[in-house]
Amino acid sequence: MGITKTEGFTKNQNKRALIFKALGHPARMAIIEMLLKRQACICNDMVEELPLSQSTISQHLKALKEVGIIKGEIEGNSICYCIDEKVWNEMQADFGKLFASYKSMKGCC
Amino acid sequence: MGITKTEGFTKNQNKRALIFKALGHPARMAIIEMLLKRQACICNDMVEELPLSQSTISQHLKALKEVGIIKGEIEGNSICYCIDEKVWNEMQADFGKLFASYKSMKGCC
DNA sequence: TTTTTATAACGCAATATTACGATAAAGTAA
DNA sequence: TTACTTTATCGTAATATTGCGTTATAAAAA
Repeated sequence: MGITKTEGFTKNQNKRALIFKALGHPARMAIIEMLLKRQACICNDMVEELPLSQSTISQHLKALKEVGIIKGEIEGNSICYCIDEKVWNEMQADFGKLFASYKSMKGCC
Repeated sequence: MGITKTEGFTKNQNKRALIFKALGHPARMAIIEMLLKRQACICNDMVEELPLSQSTISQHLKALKEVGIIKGEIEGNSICYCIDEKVWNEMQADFGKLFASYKSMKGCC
């Protein structure tokens, strides 16, 4: 099939999965890390730094935009991308909760 | 292609991407949440609770095992799965660092 | 022993993803 | 205006993923 079933899972499970999926590619992780590192937003710089073609990078940017993690703004000739603060903070809170909900279990596995 | 380029990215980027990818499916999120919720480990219960066939669930369990997030132990007839505490804690620390490295940027985007 | 139960593994069909070159669109510079 | 720069989109080829039925395997139960 190749198609992912979403029925039967909670909204939160589906949402989290979409976000994790968006982050689940080295190029997209690299983009995020670049945006985190540079205080200023970037754009074409990514094409020069990443080992991928311009069209491929554009695709990855689109994927990240679609789940809301990043946003872009036209700036003259080029486009300035950066992390969406609101979404980022929500992710941080949600994933923090997810990870923190683990309780150590001795005597099993 | 369909093949993911890993050269040119850091080891950490590739590792994080693999883990995020493993979490990037609603069924696998559901499995993780089940393991988090139940103090006890589970196994066949997943097949009964999830809207997927046994073989499909087995595949997802394998994917989670491969990145080390969960582990299984034979227990008589069935298999007991649970979260790998060490890996989970490492993930928590690493992702916590990642998210915390964001610095609010006013005046851009 | 035979049968049932619980899992994993195999193989397939359908769909998704990835990467790229080529092209389009839209601004900037000359 | 023309030429250049930057980005998005399209089309395509290769590969990956997903889901499932079917089949192995092994322990438990009958």
